[in-house]
Amino acid sequence: MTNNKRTVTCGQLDKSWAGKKVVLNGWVHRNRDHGGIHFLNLRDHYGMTQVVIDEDAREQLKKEAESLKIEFCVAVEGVVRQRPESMINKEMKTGSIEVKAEKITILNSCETLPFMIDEESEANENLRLKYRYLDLRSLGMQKRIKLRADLAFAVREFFDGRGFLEIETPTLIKSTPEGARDFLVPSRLHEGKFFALPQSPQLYKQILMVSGFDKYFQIARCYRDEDARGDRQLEFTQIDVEMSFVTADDIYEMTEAMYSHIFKKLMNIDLPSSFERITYHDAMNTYGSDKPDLRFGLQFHDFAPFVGKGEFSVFKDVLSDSSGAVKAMIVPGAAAAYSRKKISELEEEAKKYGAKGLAWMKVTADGFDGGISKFYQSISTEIIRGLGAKEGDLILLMGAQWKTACNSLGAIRSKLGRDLDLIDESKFKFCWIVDFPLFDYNDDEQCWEPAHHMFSMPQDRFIETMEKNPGEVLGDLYDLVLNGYELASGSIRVHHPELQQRIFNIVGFPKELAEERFGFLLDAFKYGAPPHGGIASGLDRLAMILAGKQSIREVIPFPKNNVGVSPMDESPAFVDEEQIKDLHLQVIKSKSPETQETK
RNA sequence: GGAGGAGUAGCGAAGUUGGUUAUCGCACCGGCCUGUCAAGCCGGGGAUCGCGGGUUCGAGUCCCGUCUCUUCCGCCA
Repeated sequence: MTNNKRTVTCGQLDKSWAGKKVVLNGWVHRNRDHGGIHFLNLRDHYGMTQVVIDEDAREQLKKEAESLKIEFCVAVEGVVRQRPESMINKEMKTGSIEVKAEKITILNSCETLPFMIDEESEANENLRLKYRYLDLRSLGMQKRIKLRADLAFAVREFFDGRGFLEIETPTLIKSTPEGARDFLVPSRLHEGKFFALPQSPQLYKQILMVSGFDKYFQIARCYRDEDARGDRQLEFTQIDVEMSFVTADDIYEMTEAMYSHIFKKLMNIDLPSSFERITYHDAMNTYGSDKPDLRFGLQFHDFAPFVGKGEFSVFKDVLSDSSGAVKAMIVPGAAAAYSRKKISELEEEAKKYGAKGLAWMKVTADGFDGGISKFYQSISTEIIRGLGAKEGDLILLMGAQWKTACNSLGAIRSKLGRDLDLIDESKFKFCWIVDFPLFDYNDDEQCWEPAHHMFSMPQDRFIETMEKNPGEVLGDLYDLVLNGYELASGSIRVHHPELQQRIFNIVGFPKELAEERFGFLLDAFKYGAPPHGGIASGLDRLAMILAGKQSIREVIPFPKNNVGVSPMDESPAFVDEEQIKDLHLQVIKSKSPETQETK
């Protein structure tokens, strides 16, 4: 057995090894039997090496080589030799050499594979997840998981260099009313009581600031019991940071430096020394999103100045309400390519976000054509000049409540960015979204609610009078956006019990409930809590973007699928009656037992 | 919870207005082949066409129901 142990990996051999005897361990990636001569591609984590069984090999060796199938795990003993010039494979890192086999040992055989292990497997995702151990063998997954590990290392390196401490916080905590639904863990020792899994280490990191740790970070697992998407799932990893005695500017500087370090180290890309800052209002107003993709234009224009001069009564009605808005987007040169049918596809996209319709006009040599052009023909010159449109452009117009108009036109902007191929995939465009409103009005419940969470500080100028008009209060909170993804989010926190109480009052959060749920934090603030603030970045999303993927499942070794199931181990699963009893629980089945058992 | 799309061999796909024995590539099995690198050539096995019902002389194809997957909306401070 000992002489089967590898002396080199499949990724390290080159010409300098010619003539040396080596042992390789790895998997049979490809198997090309030419009768007289036989080639194997042997693969391990480090790369791929071609093994040759020559025509002059012993019969026994030839037989062994013939018996090998894809993904057999083998040991190959042989001699490295340089390939003749004409047989060098420039696509392969080890393409200048090959190993002439002298002995092949099958370490383990492999059944017929459920799918081929390729860099880009075409198998459907649930099958890949069921056989994740095979999927992870692919070169692509190997690279991405390594990228993720390198990323985590770069993060620790950065924070260590700046004097931050990585401090762990518990994962069995108290359920606190934050944004998402909690995962609950029943307590065996305390009947009827539950732990929750953290949605983030939020409260603990603030407590750590009260405790004087000054600069904290943690690569923390977080849990939210909500429906999954391409860029989010039940459990995810956050780069969590909190600092004492800081302002928002300190957080910006630190975060920009962290991303610069990461991008330089992993991608050899120099990021700008500071990132553009866009207010929430401007982001919504010009891009229709609080996470705009700045890799392409298609900014919105205000169409309101033209509404009064035209004849389109729908827009006049919209503007008669003070919260109404009419936004315009110029799509350069798209008039010819966008038929009624294609425009109605855009309209469908907008309707998902609450728009009632989508108006449009095409710019011609002498005015407008199609759509609602007859209502604005008389002032076409003024509009074209005002919006900076050109002949052949398509003008899309959206009239609705301001937020609906922005959101729905923003959805169209995103779709056009993809459809018209406006996005330069090699670019990384960061921006800060700042000046978020602290409170949102909930029309259904007729009350104010926190736009982010209840622990964010209002900006100074609003503090004194914030009860008068909560809707106008801007918070000291910020998001970091990269290429249309929300990458990080944070705020300067409230650290005075009185101010915290006023915020609870505005959002109608009962004092008793606050005491019960996070009284410990409010108590902590009574003992000389320092001003503090922080930010949390999504590590999975960052890894996904760096890997150029659309789904975080491509950078998580063992993810749940879209319906919150792990196809490999089939979790979640039923448990024994006994376990449920121990936890003082009873399962109330909403479906018939057969239905539950089969799925 | 809602809307769209999909389900055909281990995997990825084709299958026309309903018409013989359901096709192709990869994988698998057997054979040939001395330089391939996604090797090539010849042959073979493997499919209750998601499931249930209906229309029809005849259904992968049309109709109804149902299940699963998938993208999006809601949700995700």
